[in-house]
Parts: sequence; structure tokens; C-alpha cells
Amino acid sequence: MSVPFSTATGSDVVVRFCPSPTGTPHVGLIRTALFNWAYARHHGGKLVFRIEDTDAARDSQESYVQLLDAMRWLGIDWDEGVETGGPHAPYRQSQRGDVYAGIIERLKDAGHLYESFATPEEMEQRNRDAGRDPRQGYDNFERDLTSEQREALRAEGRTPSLRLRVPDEDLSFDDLVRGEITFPAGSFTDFVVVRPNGAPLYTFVNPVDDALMGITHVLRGEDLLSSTPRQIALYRALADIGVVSAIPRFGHLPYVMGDGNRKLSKRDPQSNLFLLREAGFIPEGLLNYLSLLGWSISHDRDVFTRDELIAAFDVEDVNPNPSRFDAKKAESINGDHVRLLAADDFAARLEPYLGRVFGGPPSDEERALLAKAAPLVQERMQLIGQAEDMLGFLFLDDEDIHHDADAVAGLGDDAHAALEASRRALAELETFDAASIEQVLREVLVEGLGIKPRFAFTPLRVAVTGRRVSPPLFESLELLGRASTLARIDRLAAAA
RNA sequence: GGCCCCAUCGUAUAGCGGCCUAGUACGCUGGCCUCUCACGCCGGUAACGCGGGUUCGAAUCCCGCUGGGGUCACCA
Repeated sequence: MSVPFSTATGSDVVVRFCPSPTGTPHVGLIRTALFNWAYARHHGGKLVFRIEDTDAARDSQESYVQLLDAMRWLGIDWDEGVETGGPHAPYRQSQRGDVYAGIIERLKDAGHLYESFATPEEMEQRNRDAGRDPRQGYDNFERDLTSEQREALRAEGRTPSLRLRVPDEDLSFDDLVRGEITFPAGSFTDFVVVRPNGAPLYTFVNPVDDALMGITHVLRGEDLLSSTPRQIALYRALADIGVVSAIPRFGHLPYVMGDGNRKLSKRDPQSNLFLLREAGFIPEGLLNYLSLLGWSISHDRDVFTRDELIAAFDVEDVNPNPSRFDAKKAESINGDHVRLLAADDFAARLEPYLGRVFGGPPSDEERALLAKAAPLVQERMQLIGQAEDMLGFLFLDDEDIHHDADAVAGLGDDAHAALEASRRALAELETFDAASIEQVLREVLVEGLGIKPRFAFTPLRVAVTGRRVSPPLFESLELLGRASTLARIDRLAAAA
């Protein structure tokens, strides 16, 4: 029996993202979501968001909530699925037991499923006894058990799982990123689809829901590549009982690796989406970088917007080799997007990262100050989490400024003289604005004391910000105001 | 071990038989700009894993090798 592959194109395209809610979302998972989304949006099709929570022991509600958070934060929206609903609801597999039970019955009646009593240990032993590699797996030996044999096994107190009878022939498909792939007959064996307790497994519910929900293109990680022939086998069985009429096209996306040749581990901090968010990645930047893992927009450009991604993306252009998550490159791309932000947008996004220096929700004064200060640092950060270090001094009390050790160590012999001269000049300055401040300080320190500009302003910077590196000094002083500026100069002068 | 996938600078990639003395970006690095740090600008460094074919011509097609990865669960 031959079942055709989907020929859907354009707005008939239906893809899906179907994570299992275990653990915190990581970048590999999100990259898969992103490519599915971009593919759907590019073609004007649909994205279904389904949750595969068929393993009660590992799934958690917390993880489910994180998944929603991650998708919404990145702006990966879906047309049908959890929360939004749709014609194939529910979209959490833990709530679809009745649907599966019906199909299991029909498949059983049609002879596609059979009872299997062997335990994994017994299977391994079977392979050993037959002189085969124990890793070879199941050998289909229970396909033709008689009802007497099954009764005898039951009498031993065993309850059977259900396996799908796979076809004894080569199975091929045309992978969207890798081209024609053929698995020889015998390289995939009958596999368990229903546990002895009646609960179906991923191997069953994944293709079944794809079939029921009209999925036309399955874009997923390459770790699933070798299970594809079994899925096709299940599709054929589903077609046989009239549940589906076409098999989706498959596209297996390359791995996202960590350093070295390891798959990016869930424990790897740079793989944790929320850790990246906390560090200060903005959605635009991370989305851009993630889409560069296995894909590129053109030969001479790698910074682009989400709309440009949608306009250009196609899964057939995805590169099949595994890629490495390069934190430096990711940050660089993020920095480009930070600079692209409108000034007020940028300032607003800084607020959550300044929580510690605000000591609560920002007051109107703090907000106003932030709005003026933000432009000073927008082109100086790659991660907006750096805001606290760069702008904290503006919001702290004078006595809470901590002088970094390396900043103090960098002060020269003439630091004290520079501080005193600066203090006098600034105290008498008529208009305390950046231009006037710069003018008078240059007169007093550079021309007056003959200190090179490079060294003249460092003591002031340390006094006011506590740091060796800061936003532009004169503007910073203006924003800080004269009183604080003088107080901080005195404080460092007293300490030095 | 069987089966499957993969193979261009350190990294991500462009390249889909001649436009390639291999382009771009990050990184690293020399310089300019400069109150620090950034940004920006100019320059440099660095790759087609190996061996056979096919072809007038191969990074591009084919085969083999080597090297990496995945999978062979009553996880997903």
C-alpha cells in the first residue's frame, strides 16, 4: 500500500511545535520552534502549538508555564493550540486519552497492533542467546503469537504492551533539508506504542496527533531522524483505517551544539533561555542569532529583523550540519539590535534590569533620569543586563558608591590634585551642564595643571561612578547634579 | 556493533561546475577616532579532512576512506 506524501504549499502548510514540558526551555528547542514559526509565516500557513505530556513522571506544570513564557517573550505566536484553542482541541496530550483509545482499538481490529509480553531485559537476553549484538533491539518474535500462547503468558501474570507491525520493506522519504533518505527493511523493528497499562507513548501520539491535526510539514531535530521510518509505518496504518490520507513532509534540523562536540546540554548555562534573558538578551537579538544557527539570510549580512526573517526563510535553505552556539557572536548580534531600538523603547526595557538600584518600582523621577541617561549607554552595551553596572551610580546615594579596586589602583600621583582642582572649579561653575563642565575642566586640569586629557578625568570618573569605565563623564555629571558630584569628589579625596 | 546523518577559516555561514588567487559576520589582531569604555571607520590573520574518479574545468557531481554525531527504551 502506498500512501502519498503531502503536497501542501502556501497557505495550506500546517506545521507544529510540540515540546514535552520537562525542564526549562533551551535554545535548541526554541530554535526548532522558531524555524517552524518562520516557515509557517513565510508561506502564510499555520503553526499548531501542542504539548506532549504523556510522561506523567517527567512532565511538570511549571515547565509548561515556562514554555508559554518563552514563546510569548520571543514573539513566536501560534494559530492553534494550547491557550488559544482551535478545531482539534484539546492540545495537551494528557487530555486526549479518549481520542487515542478509539484509534488504538481500530488499529488493533485492523491487525496493525499486536500484544507484546517481552520485557526489555528479556529482549536483550534473546539477542545474546541468538548470538546477536544485545543493542540490536526487538526482533518481532511475538508477531504471530497464538491466542493460546497469549493466554499462557497472561496466566503468568503478565500484561502486554502493544506494538505496531512495521512493513518488511525499505522505507524512503525526501527530507526537506537532507534530500532522499532510505532505511533498509529490517533496520527498524516493531515498536511499542501502548504501555501495558493502556497509556499510549510518544511513538504513537505524536504521529496520531500530527495526522488528526492536519500537519503537512514536520520540522524537528535530527535526533528524531531515525524514528522517521517507524512514523511512516504508523502513518500507513492510519491511512489504512481511514484516519489520514497523506504523510507529512519531514525536515530534520541540525543540532545546536555547545563547546566541543557535545550537544548543547540542558545544564549548560548558555543553553537556558531564561538565563540568556536575565543576562540581557532582547527578543529581537536572540531571535536573529538563533535563526543563524543552520540558516543565513544572505552572503553579506547577518543582522535582520523578524519581518526580514519571515520574508526570507525557507526550510529548504537550512544547512544540515550541526552548529555551535557562539555566545560572543550572539552578544554581538544582540548589541546591534540594542542599538537599533528607539530611545524610549530602549529606556523602558532597561527598567527590569535596574530593579536592585531602584529598590522597587521606579519613581517618576527615576524614570525621567533613566530616560535622559539611557542614550548615553545605548551604544555601549551588548546585553541590556549591563545597565546596572553602567547606570547604577546615577540612582545610588552618594555614600553607597563603591570604589572598585581596579579603578582606585589606576589612579595616578596627580589624582588628588586633579580632584581638588575639579572640585573648586565645579563648585563655582555658573551653569552645571555638560558643555560648561567640559570646558572648565579642560581649562583647569589640562591647560592649568598640564595633565593629559586621558588621565585628567579619570579621578573624577572614579569618584563619581566608582568605576574605571563609565558613560561619558561630562554628561554623567550633569545628570547627577552638582551636589552629588561635589559630595562624591570629597568622599574619594578623603579616602585617597 | 547494525542502521542513519554530517564534513568550507577558531565559530556561524556564502558557494548549488567556470564569476573562487574562496565572500561575509563574530573572534583575534594593527591603526584611526577619543575624557574611560563602547560605537564607527580602515587594514591584517585564518578554511574547501584525505584518496580516487567524472569533466576542457570541481569547494561544488560520484565512489571509497577517515573523522564527528545520532539511533537501536514500556523517555520524548
